[in-house]
Amino acid sequence: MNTRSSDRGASSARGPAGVVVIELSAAIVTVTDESPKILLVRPPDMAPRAGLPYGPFDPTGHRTLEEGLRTWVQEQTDLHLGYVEQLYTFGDRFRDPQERAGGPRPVSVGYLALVRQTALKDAGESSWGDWYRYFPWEDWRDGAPTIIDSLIAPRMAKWTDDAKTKPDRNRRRERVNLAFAFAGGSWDNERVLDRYELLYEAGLVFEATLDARLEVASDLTSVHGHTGAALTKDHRRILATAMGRLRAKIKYRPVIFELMAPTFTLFQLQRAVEALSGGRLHKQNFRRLVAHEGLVEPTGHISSQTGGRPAELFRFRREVVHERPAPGLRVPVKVSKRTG
Amino acid sequence: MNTRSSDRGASSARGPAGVVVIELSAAIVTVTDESPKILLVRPPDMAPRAGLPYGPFDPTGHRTLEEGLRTWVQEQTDLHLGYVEQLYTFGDRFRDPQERAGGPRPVSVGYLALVRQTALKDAGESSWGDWYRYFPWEDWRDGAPTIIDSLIAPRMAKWTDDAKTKPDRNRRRERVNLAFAFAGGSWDNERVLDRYELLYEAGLVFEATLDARLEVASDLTSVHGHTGAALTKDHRRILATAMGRLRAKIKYRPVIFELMAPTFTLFQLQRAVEALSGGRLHKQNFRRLVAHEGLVEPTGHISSQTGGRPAELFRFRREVVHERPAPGLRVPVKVSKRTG
DNA sequence: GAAACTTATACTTAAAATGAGCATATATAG
DNA sequence: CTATATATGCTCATTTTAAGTATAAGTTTC
Repeated sequence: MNTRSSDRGASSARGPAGVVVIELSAAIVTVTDESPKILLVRPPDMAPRAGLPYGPFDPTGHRTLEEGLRTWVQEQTDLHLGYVEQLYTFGDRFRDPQERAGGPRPVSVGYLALVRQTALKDAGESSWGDWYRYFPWEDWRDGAPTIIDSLIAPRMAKWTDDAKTKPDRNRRRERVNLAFAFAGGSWDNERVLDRYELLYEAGLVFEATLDARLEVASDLTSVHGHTGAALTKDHRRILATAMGRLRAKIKYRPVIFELMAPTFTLFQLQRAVEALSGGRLHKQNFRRLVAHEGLVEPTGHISSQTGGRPAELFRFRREVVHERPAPGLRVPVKVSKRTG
Repeated sequence: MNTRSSDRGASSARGPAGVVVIELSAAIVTVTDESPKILLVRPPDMAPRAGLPYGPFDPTGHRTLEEGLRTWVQEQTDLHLGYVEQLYTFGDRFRDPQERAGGPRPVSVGYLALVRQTALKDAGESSWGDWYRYFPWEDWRDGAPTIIDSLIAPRMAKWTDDAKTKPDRNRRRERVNLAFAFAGGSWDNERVLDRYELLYEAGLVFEATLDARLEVASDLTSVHGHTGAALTKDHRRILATAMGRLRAKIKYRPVIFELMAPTFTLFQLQRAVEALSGGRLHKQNFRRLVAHEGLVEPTGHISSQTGGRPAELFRFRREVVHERPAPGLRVPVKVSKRTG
């Protein structure tokens, strides 16, 4: 106890210690009318799967972590980032298969960045993809995704039963029920990471087959075609973190406007929120909410691109951040009850 | 553009890269009836100031970052951590003076940990201190802290004026007004980090004098005795992050119960929330809220330690996490208006 | 042991926010 | 003109919230 100077392996408490390489990765999000998109870079050379833009942190060249990230993104995608927010730092052993092959221990700092759709241009090696391609079970806009009842529920039930001890089984059941709202609970659209991690641990997503710690049963490889597209390294995990964070954040900070054009109709705004949240909103109440929170102000101009009655164009009211402590779209996301 | 293989200094995009040492630091929080406390370790040997428990991440010994942290804390403080949550990863250049002296570039991953007051025991080199000792301007339980009007307001106004360009001045004014609620806004008790960073940039906290990038005017050193106690390295910044995160989190997750004894009176619960939030709550409404959210259930037992009418003892209802999406104490923290 | 004080808890009331929907306006497509 | 799409104003019942009043049941003081 209190052996501050004790040695553990190669490192002593505050002396020289193990050395690692830090990767900076960015989930860069934009949104077109109906679809939230993330920027992916083509697999370089050997790598089989696409991934997020990333690069190593350079302690001599980069003044801050965030500056390092901005530099890499600019170099790799020719994109200048506006809003950037740090998400999480991952450092689990053996989630990157290259590590087993003698590679260095990767520690990756994930970031969320938001850019307007005007910035949307597929530069050479990068392209935009709908984020639900990687998380099909997260899109509840047209009701409960069928994959949940048809595939996820039974497989997760089996995984729960497979636990060796009874307390272990109970823990698994608890986690599964909470994350997927199986036991009568309600779907929490922010628990994106919880759900991905469960699917990973149960071997239901492709990346799990590369994890040295997991034994993925061979009959599970057939499901990987249905549980979304895989990304390189732990990039799908970072993306899950980004989705959860963004879904939470739009409720109490006006970040949604980082994704909108300078002027927009209220319905466009609603569609953007729905795209990110993965659920539907009550139209009349949404506009009342937006107006009442003072988040937008009318421009006086009219859009006739609506396909129906023309809509008034609004702009973001920047002053709102001074008026209320947590200005955001505290939207009650309607998520139609799962069938069954 | 798209020069993925371009060299920047010593590192190329995905080749060998700069190497850093990762520090794992923990803000370990507990709460006694009226005071939120954090665990500090005595300055070891040369270091002049106390700091949080920390140690380097060992990529060969530690399976995950969090496991590394738990190991170091256990070794240094003999404390077993329950609830642990990652906060943020800091990597700014020159915030640690040792770096100028040729030391390695520090990257520190900060954590928040919660322990019950029963775990409260001063082990040899570690001790518990009220967190408002380091942030006197954050405690609004007895009204607005006088230091805000007497010292912070005028000094921050001066700092704002000192900006060289007009847009810079505007940016500073905006940040200051938002963080300290000067321009009629309301005090947001979660913006702890924003406020600390502003005081730091303005040279009003001691740590700023050690920053190679800042020129702290000599007349400012006299204020450092009033702007809270300093900690080593960037540990006060990590603590600020922890405070802000915890104040936010009690509103939508039942983390407060990580700090309570197994049974407690509703007033004890209220005092704990007030201690963390730095404001007062309406007693009758608080108990209605807690009951209505289903966060607690009566035990049937009575506490006679109240000093008045005996109170019923309650316990945390764990089932609540299954019943509602974001169970927490969505408390409206009363923060008496600043005088003037 | 009565008065003063402390804390606990039940209940009231007005205002505000919320959830769901009806009704009407103004476009386009055919 | 009709059908259909979106836009927008408004109602209404319900719930939530903020801020009390009122009363209960102990301890402390003298």
